Amino acid sequence: MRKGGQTRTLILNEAVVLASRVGLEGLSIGSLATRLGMSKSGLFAHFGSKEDLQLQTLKQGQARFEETVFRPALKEARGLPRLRALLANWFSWVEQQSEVPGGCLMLAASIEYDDRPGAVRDLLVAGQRELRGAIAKAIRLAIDERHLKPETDPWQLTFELFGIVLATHHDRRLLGDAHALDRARAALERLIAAHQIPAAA
Amino acid sequence: MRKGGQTRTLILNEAVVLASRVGLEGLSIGSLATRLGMSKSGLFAHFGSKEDLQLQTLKQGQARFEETVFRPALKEARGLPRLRALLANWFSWVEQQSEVPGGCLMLAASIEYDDRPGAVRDLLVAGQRELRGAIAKAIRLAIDERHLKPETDPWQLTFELFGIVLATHHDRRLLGDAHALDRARAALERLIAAHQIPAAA
DNA sequence: GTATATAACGAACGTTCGTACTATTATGCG
DNA sequence: CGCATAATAGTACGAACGTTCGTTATATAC
Repeated sequence: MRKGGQTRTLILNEAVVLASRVGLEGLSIGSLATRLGMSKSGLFAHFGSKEDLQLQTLKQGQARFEETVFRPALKEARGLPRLRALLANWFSWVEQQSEVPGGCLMLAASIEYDDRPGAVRDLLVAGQRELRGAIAKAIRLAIDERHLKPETDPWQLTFELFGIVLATHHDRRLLGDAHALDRARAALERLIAAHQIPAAA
Repeated sequence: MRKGGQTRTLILNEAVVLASRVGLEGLSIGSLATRLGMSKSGLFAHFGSKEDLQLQTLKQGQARFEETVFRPALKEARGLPRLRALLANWFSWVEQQSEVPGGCLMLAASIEYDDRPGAVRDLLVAGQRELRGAIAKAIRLAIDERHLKPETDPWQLTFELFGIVLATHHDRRLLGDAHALDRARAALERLIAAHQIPAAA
């Protein structure tokens, strides 16, 4: 019972790594088992089906994102500091995912499943909606704190911030552009400056 | 001789559609053949290998992008009009690719191959570099025409424009957000306004 | 109109896929 | 320690994968 749980976690950790490289669909039970030094059937027994394995793997990836990017940002003061921390953590996440092979699992899966209906896609969409909502909320708090102009549209700003992250991930990974992060930070600063209330108070 | 060429084109057109949905790696010769009502071996004979099929398919996709987004924009006056046309066509492309299943083949492949070395990746990177270069060039022309401020960084602006497109594609496809295009246009206008030289001349 | 080159076919190769069922080993509790 | 149960291994399956083969049908060229 306890042993099973811990190897299950071991499997899922490796599954996240592998799926980042070959996609959730390309993730095969056989190669995952080989990589872990266990039998295909032994591994399979932990999950009833491939779809379940995909779901659990995605959940694991989402949880790690949450821990790395989100939870730490909540310690910062609400408003602009928290929003900045969020983006900084997010940039770190992209950078970290760029060093390891495969990139961000959620971004890869978003493209892979963007028109493959099913439980995986549903989970993906739910996670994405949660993320967007959280960012928009942070923006709204920054407006309340009078850090950002009241006419700021939280969803529009969220959209533009997300675009910066996507472009960074893309440039960093496909093009191997080492300056992508600098570009991202510059874009972020310009974006914040455009919506910020001047410091005169 | 001539017959071979035209069925080859037929195959590639279908391959672009199919690969957009399942990825270039997920594209299987068997299902492609079935879909075209021909035999696996007959289809395979047109390409020496699966990798060749993937390459030709990607080239076909790139060519179509070029025709749809790029060439028409060259008719516009150099400077801001041409840059605007470029982005407008690009938005149309994303919108068009969002209605058809699968989305943009190049974006999907970018994620799929971002760390799978090989000829496919090389072709992808080359296409991406060409695209970036062309956008940056259009921006540079807009600076020369005194439509944009001389301190504008063409590569930085290209990066941010690309981010808008990526976010649009993402929101449109994964989230099915019908307002993504409005958000994109708003972001574009804000971005241009920030770099534009006031119309007073 | 016939010869020849090209295009398409059907079958089979060996491998890998996900899944099912059974047997064996390891673990945890009384 | 012994036993129940959980965890892993083993084996087999049908299907699909990319690829190769030899053959047939079709289109081009003389």
